[in-house]
Amino acid sequence: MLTERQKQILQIIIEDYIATAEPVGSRTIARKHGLGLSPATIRNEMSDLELLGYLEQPHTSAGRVPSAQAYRFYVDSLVEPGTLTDKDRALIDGWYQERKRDIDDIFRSTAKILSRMTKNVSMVLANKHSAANFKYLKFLPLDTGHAILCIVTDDGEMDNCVVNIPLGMRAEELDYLAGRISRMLAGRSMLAISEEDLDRAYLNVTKDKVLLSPLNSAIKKMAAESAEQKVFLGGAKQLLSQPEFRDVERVKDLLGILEEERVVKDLLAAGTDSGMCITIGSENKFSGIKDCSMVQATYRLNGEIVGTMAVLGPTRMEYGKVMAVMNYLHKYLEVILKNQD
Amino acid sequence: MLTERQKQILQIIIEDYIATAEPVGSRTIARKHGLGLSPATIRNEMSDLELLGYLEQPHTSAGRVPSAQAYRFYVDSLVEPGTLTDKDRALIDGWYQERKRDIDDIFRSTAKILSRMTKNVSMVLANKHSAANFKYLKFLPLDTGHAILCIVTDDGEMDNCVVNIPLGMRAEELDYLAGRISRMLAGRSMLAISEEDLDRAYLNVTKDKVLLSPLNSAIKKMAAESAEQKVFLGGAKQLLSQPEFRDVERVKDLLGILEEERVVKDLLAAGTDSGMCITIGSENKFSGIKDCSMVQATYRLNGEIVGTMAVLGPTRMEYGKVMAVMNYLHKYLEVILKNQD
DNA sequence: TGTTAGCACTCAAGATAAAAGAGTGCTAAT
DNA sequence: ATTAGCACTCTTTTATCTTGAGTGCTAACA
Repeated sequence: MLTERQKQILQIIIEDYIATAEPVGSRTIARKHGLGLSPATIRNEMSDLELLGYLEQPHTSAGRVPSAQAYRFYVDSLVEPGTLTDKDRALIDGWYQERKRDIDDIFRSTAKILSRMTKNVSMVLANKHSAANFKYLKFLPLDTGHAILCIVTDDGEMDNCVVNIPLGMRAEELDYLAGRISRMLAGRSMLAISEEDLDRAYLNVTKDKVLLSPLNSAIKKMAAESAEQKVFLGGAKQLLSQPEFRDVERVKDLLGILEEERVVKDLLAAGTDSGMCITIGSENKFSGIKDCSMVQATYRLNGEIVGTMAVLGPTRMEYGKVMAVMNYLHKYLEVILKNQD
Repeated sequence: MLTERQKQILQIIIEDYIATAEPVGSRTIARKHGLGLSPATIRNEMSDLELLGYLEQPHTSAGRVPSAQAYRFYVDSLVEPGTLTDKDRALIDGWYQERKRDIDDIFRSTAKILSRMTKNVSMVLANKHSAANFKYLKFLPLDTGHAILCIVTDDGEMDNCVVNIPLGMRAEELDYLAGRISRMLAGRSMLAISEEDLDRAYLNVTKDKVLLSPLNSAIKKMAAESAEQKVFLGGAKQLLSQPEFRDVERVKDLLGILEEERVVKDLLAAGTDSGMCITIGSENKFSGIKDCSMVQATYRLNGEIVGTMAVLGPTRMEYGKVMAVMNYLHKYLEVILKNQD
């Protein structure tokens, strides 16, 4: 267990290092912060803290650097979320207004804001209406031989695709077919409509199998699409200003991860429990970001998870600031999403 | 005018520099390529070429490096498009198969392939069905107070959005309204439907203005969406392997451009004339890429431009290879897009 | 017993100098 | 016109020295 003074010193070291990216020496601590202790005393404490695993020395004659363990302790016990200045808020509000046409724009803006405010990479994952239920389907005639199949879900979303219509089938027949099938599938979760269900519903209405297969694949495609997640990224550029990414090799590792959408989804899927979730250094899943930290928050609408946002950067991250920004965006998103609906 | 031998030497220098990224010396040329000339002779020629503006010397005792002018000459007169190996083709085919669900996936794949094959940044711009004509609109009932407005265009695409329905309006009325308006607007280009057109069509049917405004904004939104261009990027990672991007500052400039979708669109919009278009160094529009080259090709469907693909990298680019890859992808895309339709 | 001053020690980073290496330009010979 | 030879230039590399920040330890002090 750390003494109060050790905690104080540890906090000073961490925050100084976060601010400067330079190893922190006993002198600096004594000078900058009015602890009323001499460098020698502080040195002793630092020595203890190193023994306890909270500090590391790049080499004998350098100051100390916080270990992953230190950051973990910091985010768990030391850091307070911080609060945004009015200027920051105004900035965020402005960016959100800038371009706001549809829901995608909002996520895009969120990613952009997140990266700009935190000077790190941001990732925003949007779950597309995952729990939608089938409401009805309808055919919109296009020309002889083609129609647009529309499937409407009870949350007011819809998907569509073009299907081939057997020659000679009339609009009324299609309407009849659509109506009957709709009634049989109504209320079912899109994800839960199996091939057999559809077969049964279809064959119940007509013995003519000709439309069954395209209908089936259309529903499958739509179900898949509705389960689809979209990823928005931002701020790879900001990252390059961070001293830890002066070395191109490290940037490469990171970009390698960010460019694989699959990997990003995987990364964000991990921490979808509630609240804010911080993973530090080797706690991370992928080796390319073993010396990075990630702060992640999920946002919900009516209790249901609609997405996740995260900031990824060096372990030397302004955790307080990041959390503050995320909190703010979080509230923002909830309001916007609620109104959108 | 350059002599045949000067051209030969210039070509050797350019291709050697493209391959090695090191200034090329007279020795190297004499040794590697059986020109039957001594280094001294080659030196004289190089001296002339420098005077003519084709070569540059980083410093007195270094070899020579091609100038922008040299690259220009190279792509205009010297380079032959090159041809892909069977292995490359197999690779490309494989990547295209990998994930091919909808048209977006195909563009995404194209960007990915382009960047992987050329080890440079790739950009793919997809114009969304720009010349679509209005076919009809239809309301799909949702619940009391809401319906989904569907607008179908004659190329079989459709868009939809939710609109508020005045309380008490019945489905039959909506159908009637939709039918009448549809007939009046049918065949019009989506982009050309002005507010007044809609007003006129609408007021012709009913004096009750209550649905006019949402209808209007819906059509506007859809028209805007259908004119929208999508950008797909790939391969920022590859770029970091290039020696010219060892320096993080240069990467920053480039990423700054790539992260602004607006800028990318602007960049790609410039060269939408036919065929392959190469811009070298300071020929480029934005200062962030003044020492980069861009190879760009537009692809068409039935004579109409559906998009553009481009490769962006250091001026020291494998132009021949890039052109070969693009040619291949170009053909690929045309076939796929034709079948998609 | 906790704190502090003093001092020797360590190690990275910066500065300076010398050596190596690659390539050129010029001249004179072929 | 071509080429061999050679002096010259300038970067790159290597080695050596110096500087400075910071530690760890010991002994004195409250």
